[in-house]
Amino acid sequence: MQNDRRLAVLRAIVEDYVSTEEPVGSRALVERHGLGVSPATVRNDMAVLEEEGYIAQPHTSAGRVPTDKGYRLFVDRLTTVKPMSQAEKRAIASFLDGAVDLDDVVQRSVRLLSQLTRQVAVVQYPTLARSTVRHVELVALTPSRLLVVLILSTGRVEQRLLELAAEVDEETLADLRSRVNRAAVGEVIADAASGLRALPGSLAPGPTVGVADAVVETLVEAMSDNRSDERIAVAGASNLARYGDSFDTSVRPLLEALEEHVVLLKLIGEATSSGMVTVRIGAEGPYEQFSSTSVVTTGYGPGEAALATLGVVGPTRMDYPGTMAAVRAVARYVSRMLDEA
Amino acid sequence: MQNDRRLAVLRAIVEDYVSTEEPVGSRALVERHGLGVSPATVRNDMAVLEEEGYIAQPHTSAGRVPTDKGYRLFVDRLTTVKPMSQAEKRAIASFLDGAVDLDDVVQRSVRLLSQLTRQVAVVQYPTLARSTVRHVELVALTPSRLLVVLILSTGRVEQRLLELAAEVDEETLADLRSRVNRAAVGEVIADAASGLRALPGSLAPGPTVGVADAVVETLVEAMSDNRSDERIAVAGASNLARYGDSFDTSVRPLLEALEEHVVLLKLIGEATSSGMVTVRIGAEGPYEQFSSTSVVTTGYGPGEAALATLGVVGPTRMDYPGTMAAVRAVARYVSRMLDEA
DNA sequence: CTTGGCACTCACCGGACCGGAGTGCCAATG
DNA sequence: CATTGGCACTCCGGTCCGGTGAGTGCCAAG
Repeated sequence: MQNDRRLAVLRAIVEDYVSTEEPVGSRALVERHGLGVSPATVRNDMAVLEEEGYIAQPHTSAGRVPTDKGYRLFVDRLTTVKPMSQAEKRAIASFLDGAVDLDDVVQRSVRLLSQLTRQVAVVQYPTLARSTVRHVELVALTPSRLLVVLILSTGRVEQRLLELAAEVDEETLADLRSRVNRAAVGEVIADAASGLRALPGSLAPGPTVGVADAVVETLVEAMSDNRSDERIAVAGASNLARYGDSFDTSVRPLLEALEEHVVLLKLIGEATSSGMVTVRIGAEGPYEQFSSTSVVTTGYGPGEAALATLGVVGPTRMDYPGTMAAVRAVARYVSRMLDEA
Repeated sequence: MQNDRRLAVLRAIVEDYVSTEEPVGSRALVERHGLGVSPATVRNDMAVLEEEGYIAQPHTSAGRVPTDKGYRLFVDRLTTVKPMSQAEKRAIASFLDGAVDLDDVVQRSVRLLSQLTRQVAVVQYPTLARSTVRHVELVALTPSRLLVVLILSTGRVEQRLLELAAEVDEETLADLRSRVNRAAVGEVIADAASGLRALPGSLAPGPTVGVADAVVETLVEAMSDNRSDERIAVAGASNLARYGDSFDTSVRPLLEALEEHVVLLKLIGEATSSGMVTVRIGAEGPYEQFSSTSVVTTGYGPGEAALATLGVVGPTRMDYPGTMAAVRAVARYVSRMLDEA
């Protein structure tokens, strides 16, 4: 009973603070929300909530502000996910529909997400790790120079130039090409790599083995090349300008961190499970620069496997239900697009 | 005489204001710089300079601040380019040396430039327009599916999948491949395109013409695909945080413009000539958002042709000699790298 | 043309003051 | 025993001085 009302008070405080950005007092609380009790009662509840660490006051005789712990409780127990409206869904779909390739999908998603949430959006490019091999092509530019092309299910294309020690004729090359494709196509790249490694050993001894060795090595290297893993797109940095207060002290390091993709990747990468939206609030993570921000992320990718992560970074004082809904919706649409493609 | 001194006064005002960021008065001026005259004399000069529009005072009885016109004169006539120090040159070289491909060169350059100038750096990816064709490869994935690969002198690789109406055998393909390469390799892409268009007509009539037509069309389309023209890299946005004053009114629109690559491209693209460093000061350009910033740019590219543009965006109150030197130095090193590659 | 002197103008800083919002506590009440 | 009205208290934020100092413009003299 009392407990229920206390939670209601906490929820009201969070909602009010998020929308007004000002510490919220007992009077305003009972007026704006329909709690049928007097300000004094609310004050008592607030005293308890403060003692338990869910809210705090910036200074004596000011209203209350939610703490990280308060937001955490709000997100975990008080949030009811509000589905996107039909119009919003259509907007998302039409915004993403025009995409022509993988890069374009990522670019559009990140812009869309930043506009929907009015915050900084981050989208990680699909990881190689979970993608499958669609096709391998070997082209002899000259008898001793090979162009090795690796096409993946995500639409990514990796290519390598390979100098051979010996010359190779078109026939052995065709044979090798079909063997390689048989070993790799359709496999997740981890499996494809091990399958390929076994291939040279299965050949009849001879000069071809050396060529196969080189090709396999190149392919495996291209597969495990994680430069492309680490690519991310960021948009909406200008929304940081709405951090009216504490500008140089708080926005500056954030901007730096956003350009420093390495940190950002770690931050984003922590959310592993697909489907679930995860929320990291304030100082819950180890990253100094993000101690006054929250990060809302989810995995995405075709099928139920999460190829990569996407999400938004914003002030702890953010509209969690709305943001979570937007992140989830965009992730779903992008996943669907990757599925079809 | 008087005129000479007046220019010296202007230069001193610019230099002082750039380093202190505060309106500079007559007393401070004679002390800090070795002008051998009294404050009163300087005041007279300042009165003239103000009348002519080179300086202004924020409010009565405050020091003077250079106007856009003042900076313009400073840049055009008072600036002595200070060459980079030996150590700086080494730093630039070693920073860029590790680059593995075109993307990497651009990424490294933009970071380097933002660090050298402590401002926002912008680097445009090399335009296709001026690059030459290095190699064209045609691969028959199946008898009726062709992979068309276009390799350009800048290192960029474009590839297209082509579905043929009819099947094509390896022999005609080899013939077509060599004809295409003979027509295109070594040419600037504009010339290559026209050369290629003439090719199908020169063939003996037959089914091959259709294939040649399709291949040529694909290649020309890939060459004129200007999506890659429009790519740019930006770094150092966090340096905007040092715009201490007028934050929400001035930084916000700037951040938005930086993400809006289209505007940025136009801004940057105005500098066409290679070798020369061009400076656009304050409201000299048509872009509202950049009316309180200056843009220092120069073209770069292998040889003397300017493939693309690179530069920095910063407050009108910036260290012009230093910035111009840095921009020029980076452009030279990048050009040299593209030359070698 | 330069220079020293002088009156004048403001922006800036610190202190005093006040109104208002909000709290904590207490006694009364159903 | 939870709830409520009342009341004294705190403290932030805005406003209104007055003093200070940097800087200017002007003028008369060298």
